Amino acid sequence: MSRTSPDDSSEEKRVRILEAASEVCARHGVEGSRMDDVAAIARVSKGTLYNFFESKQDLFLASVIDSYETSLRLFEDPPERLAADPRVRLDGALRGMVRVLEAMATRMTVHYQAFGMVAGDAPARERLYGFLRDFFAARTGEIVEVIEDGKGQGVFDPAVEVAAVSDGIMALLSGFLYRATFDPQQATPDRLGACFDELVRRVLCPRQIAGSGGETDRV
Amino acid sequence: MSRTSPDDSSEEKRVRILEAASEVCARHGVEGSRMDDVAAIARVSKGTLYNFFESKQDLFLASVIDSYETSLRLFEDPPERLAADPRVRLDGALRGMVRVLEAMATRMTVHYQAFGMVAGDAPARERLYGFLRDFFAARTGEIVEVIEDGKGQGVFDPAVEVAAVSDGIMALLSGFLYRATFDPQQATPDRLGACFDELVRRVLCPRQIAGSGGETDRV
Amino acid sequence: MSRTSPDDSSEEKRVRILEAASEVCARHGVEGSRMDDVAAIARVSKGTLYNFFESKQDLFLASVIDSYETSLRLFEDPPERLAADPRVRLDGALRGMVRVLEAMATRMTVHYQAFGMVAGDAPARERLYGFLRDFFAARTGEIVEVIEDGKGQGVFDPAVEVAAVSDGIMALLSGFLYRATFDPQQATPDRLGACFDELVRRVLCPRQIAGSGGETDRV
Amino acid sequence: MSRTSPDDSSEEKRVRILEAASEVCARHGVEGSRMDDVAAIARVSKGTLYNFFESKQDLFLASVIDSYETSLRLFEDPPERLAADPRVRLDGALRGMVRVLEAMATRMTVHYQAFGMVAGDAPARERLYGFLRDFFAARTGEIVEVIEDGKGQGVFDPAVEVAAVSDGIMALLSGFLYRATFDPQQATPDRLGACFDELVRRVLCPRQIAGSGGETDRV
DNA sequence: AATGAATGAGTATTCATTCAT
DNA sequence: TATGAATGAATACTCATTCAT
Repeated sequence: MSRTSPDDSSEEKRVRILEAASEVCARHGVEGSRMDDVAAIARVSKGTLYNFFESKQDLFLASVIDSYETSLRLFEDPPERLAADPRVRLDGALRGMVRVLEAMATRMTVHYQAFGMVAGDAPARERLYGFLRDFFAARTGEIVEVIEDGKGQGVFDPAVEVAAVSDGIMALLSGFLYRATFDPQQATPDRLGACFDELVRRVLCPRQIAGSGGETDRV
Repeated sequence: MSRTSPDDSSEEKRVRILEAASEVCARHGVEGSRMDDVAAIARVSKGTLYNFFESKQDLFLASVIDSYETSLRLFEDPPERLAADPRVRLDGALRGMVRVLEAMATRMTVHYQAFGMVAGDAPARERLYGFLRDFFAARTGEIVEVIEDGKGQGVFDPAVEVAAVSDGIMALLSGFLYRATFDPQQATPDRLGACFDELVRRVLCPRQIAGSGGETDRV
Repeated sequence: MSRTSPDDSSEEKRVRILEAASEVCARHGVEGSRMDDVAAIARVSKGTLYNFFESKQDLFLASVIDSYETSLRLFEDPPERLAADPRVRLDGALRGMVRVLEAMATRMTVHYQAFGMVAGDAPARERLYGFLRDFFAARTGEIVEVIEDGKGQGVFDPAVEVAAVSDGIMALLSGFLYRATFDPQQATPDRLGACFDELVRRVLCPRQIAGSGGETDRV
Repeated sequence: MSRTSPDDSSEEKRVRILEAASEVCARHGVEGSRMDDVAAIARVSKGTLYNFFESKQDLFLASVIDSYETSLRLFEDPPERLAADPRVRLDGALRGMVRVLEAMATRMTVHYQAFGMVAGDAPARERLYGFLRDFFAARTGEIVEVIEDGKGQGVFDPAVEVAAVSDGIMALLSGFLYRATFDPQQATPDRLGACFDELVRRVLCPRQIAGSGGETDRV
């Protein structure tokens, strides 16, 4: 392939390789994935793989982390993020999570395999675990902020345990992603949405329910 | 005939092998686990491994499923299960789940690797997925039953969406198990307990809250 | 099995084992034959195999040699052997060989594998080769004797090269056995018979031909 | 790209591997041959073995068939093949066969082991058997043609059974090859030559003998 | 003698990685 | 930089053989 062809820049290749790794891994598992297959699907030679990534583990780990970062954009895109009303912002965040479930459910097997990849390799493990911890801390922090905001503005019940609710929201997403891996009939985006609805209605905004006459009257 | 010495019966050997597999897998990942190591740790020969299990995949899959079944006992043991009061029974179930988190958190990497093991093998995948589906369906069914019971007896809010709550409880456990894998400082049994408390207090029994604080009027 | 059951004497077992070995070897080749299979087919335990034969090689070599000895009886049975007329005796021997082709054609793969079995084992090789040399020397000697007899009695052409003819007769049988292994349509008993007929008619007894057709002047 | 150094082209390597396989097999038998040894003798790595041949069976089978094809050249080389006189052409063919015996006698153990290799593998068996059938059919056809020619030209006895003679010639060669494997003292090229002489003198050209006055004088 | 569970040496095969071109 | 043939370390699995019962 000509090196200057517009769809064959170094970055294009890198992306093709990462996608190929993810595809092969989803089909055969990390252990069953061969570098030859990745190279073939990415339309590069095996040697080129090693120009971009140090090793097989490096490649597949990058592929997993890359897909987390992709999922991140699903959280961030919504314009609700900028809304002043915490209810609207929280709703935006929760709907972002439902979209994450939609988008990622079929790719979770790849994520889960990362744990095996780093099991025998402490530095790599710390790299992956650190990434995941940061990822969860950041997402949780965003939710905490919105809820605190809502409590401050009087739109969320002030008696709410912020930590329990924010932990719970993240856990609901992770839990649905887990179950969706093997039981996509049960762990659907709709049902995650139903959980979030119940959470908002009964935990954060119980007075609305109490009123049960409409969502209009609140302090 | 198998020897009858108490620590070397066929069943004892099988257990030793499964535990050895789990131990080695936790340390090195499935891919990094060598059958020789499993044999050495289980104090049997490599040949004996293959008398009990068809293949490496078969062994490690059995090991994962076996640990699920072990965790099942943590759900089932509590005597609250037989209590008449649905609040007590639910409390027992939720505390069982917290114990599951406690017991399994360090072993989840092994579970997650099962998804990689079966990725390229449809029959094995269906076996694992079927097991997990059944497992979740059974646990969810138990929770649904308690909540329905509580609604019938008037101790749980009749407006509760049973499906959303039971889905949510299972997802909370799975989600905490996931996060505990890489962030055991944050995903602690205590914080899962706090989530469950909030759930019970605010979703299932809002009147108690109302009584103890503010919202007097509920359906 | 009871040790005294009439069909389970030591000798019966030995025969069953040899036959089982031959059967398994014909189906899977020596390398592909497992002692377990031989034991199962012979209806004895694996341990018993080792009471009768030192090793796998020992068993399969015994099985090959045993089948040569079985074939020997096909040479020896015919009553023509005792006839006074060398033509009748030779005819008997040749028809015996045709029967050997008939009986052994499907079992030659087993014989040929003996060469592989002993390839890396000089003592075993010498044992097998010695057996085969003796076998061929004995059969050839019998033929030489008949032909010399016939020449002496004036029923075979005295100009015949006895060594060439006796070598040739044995080689014809071996050659047909070889070809019959992979081409049983062509290397049939009938066609070996035709070769022998031609040999007898034209080499040993040319006068009969002469009388019956063209070449009048011969000694 | 393969290197262009004269002794390391891809084809050179292939030949070296086949020869190494044949050598190792002759020494240890197929079962006793280790791929490591073949690789070492061929001066390539074990991986390269598998770039050229699918499996151990595939390699050794190719080696056997290759040596048949090598032997074929011994049949074909002689210029007598083009001679007009069928006696000369037949003589050329028969002397070619004697050369085959000379060249192949020590390699037959390798050939015979091919039957074991394919015993448990129907497709491979059909491949080998098909090759051998074709080989024999072709060689036999060539002999038939010469004899028919000779009969037509009146140099061979018209009463000769062509099929019996051509079958017999091939069988004589195979039979000598067989016996030479374990009894090279007896099954010598000279004695095969003697068989062929007798065959030509007494079966194909009896008149020449008769006409020339007796068994004493021949060209 | 017979059994068959246990053993572990032995080996075909794979595939990540390298490097000459 | 890209290539892909060559490498060889690594390992799952087999199966002849043993021996406690």
